[in-house]
Amino acid sequence: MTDEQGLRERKKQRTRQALSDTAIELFLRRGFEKVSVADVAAAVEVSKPTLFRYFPAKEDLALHRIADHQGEAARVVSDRVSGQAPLAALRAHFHARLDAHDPITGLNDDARVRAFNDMLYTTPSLLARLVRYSDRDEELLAGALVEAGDGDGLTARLAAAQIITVHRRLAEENWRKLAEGRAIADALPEAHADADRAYDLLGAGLGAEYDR
Amino acid sequence: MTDEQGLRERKKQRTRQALSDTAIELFLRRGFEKVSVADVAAAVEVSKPTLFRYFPAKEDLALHRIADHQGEAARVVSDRVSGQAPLAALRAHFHARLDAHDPITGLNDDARVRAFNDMLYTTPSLLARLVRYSDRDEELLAGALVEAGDGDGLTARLAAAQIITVHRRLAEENWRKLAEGRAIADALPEAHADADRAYDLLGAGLGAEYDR
DNA sequence: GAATCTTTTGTTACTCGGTTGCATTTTCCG
DNA sequence: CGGAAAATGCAACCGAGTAACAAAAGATTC
Repeated sequence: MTDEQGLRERKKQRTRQALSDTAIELFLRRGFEKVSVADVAAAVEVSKPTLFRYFPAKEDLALHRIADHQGEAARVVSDRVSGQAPLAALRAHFHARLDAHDPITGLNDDARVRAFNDMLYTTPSLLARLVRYSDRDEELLAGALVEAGDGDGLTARLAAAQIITVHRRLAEENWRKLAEGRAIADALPEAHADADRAYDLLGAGLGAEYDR
Repeated sequence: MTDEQGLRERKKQRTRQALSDTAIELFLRRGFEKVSVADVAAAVEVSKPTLFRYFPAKEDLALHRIADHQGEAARVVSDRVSGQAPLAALRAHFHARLDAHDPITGLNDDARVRAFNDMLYTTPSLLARLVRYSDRDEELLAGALVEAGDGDGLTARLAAAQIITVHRRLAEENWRKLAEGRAIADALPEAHADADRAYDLLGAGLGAEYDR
């Protein structure tokens, strides 16, 4: 029943976890750029090449938690109840994540989460890496949309691109609200409204505003 | 009448040009990652710190031409004839750039341009830098849309994000067509159709496909 | 449980992008 | 011409990431 995978595998997972945890700990305390990978490696008592065998780049030490959300949008579309439109499922899901104060929505006032988001949105190299994760997400979502039936490949890819982009923008928008010092109780209703606005635009187009 | 700015300024501009030109030359010949900045500096007979005084990062040596297009979308919106909708102006502009085989559309079969695009779309760090240029573009476009009157700030930012994203996707789509070996005469009509499809989606929304 | 095979690790040394401090040269300007 | 200001070169440095090879540790077989 337990997923016993042998001592070796267990150790590897523990090392991986320790590296990521320690790294984030240090990053939050001293800032991403003020911590060298050598520092992280030393703190975990591991050599530098070993660290890079676990994480391909310094940025991934900070982002691999986010990587766990990989393909979430695609999953929402694939797993939606039959009869529901993809966009409706995504909209509902986003609202739910908002209510759950999911960090990926940018709207979470836990001190550590906020510090993490601040770091994320103010460190160019982290943002760049985040975009690359988003690209993969977009690809997966496009696949799920094609699977969903309507539209050709191009339409699906365009739609996926727009959707993922809007998610990123909404998260950034929410983070900005908090960064401006607003309380989460104050910002949450607005965040819901923003999300609805965004999904209205996605669904009905920019036409009403910019095409006539 | 001439923009005589003194010997100093002229020399600086020439050095800058020489650096960019030589760098692109070398990048196209041997590949971006196989050329070190030291190589470029040596070829131009300039020291490494001097090179970095002209270009903040290696990627900018390759991309600063593209940077000249900075704010193009915003300009199209600002300069549109009165009475024309922003989205209509952007659509028309994109079609025009397509017909002009503008490299930024991805649809250009000149050997050097193709080589450059191949490099651009297959080198992660270049793509990452391109995204950062796009961010600036997006910001400017959002400003222009606010200026254009309709819609609040959030709507403008969302719209700008979607538009810039779609442009990137279309360019990538076009590049892919050529990369698959298709002739430009063959791909051009399809590119126009793709652009119309994309702008239809932007204007009328994903609704018809994914929201009901 | 020893012998062996395989995977993981550490060490050392390296490449490359980018920066710093300082002395030197070059342009500008009175 | 002479000196202030700007641009350059030099040398040394930092940090991310990699290569080579030897050492260690887990897995496997008898």
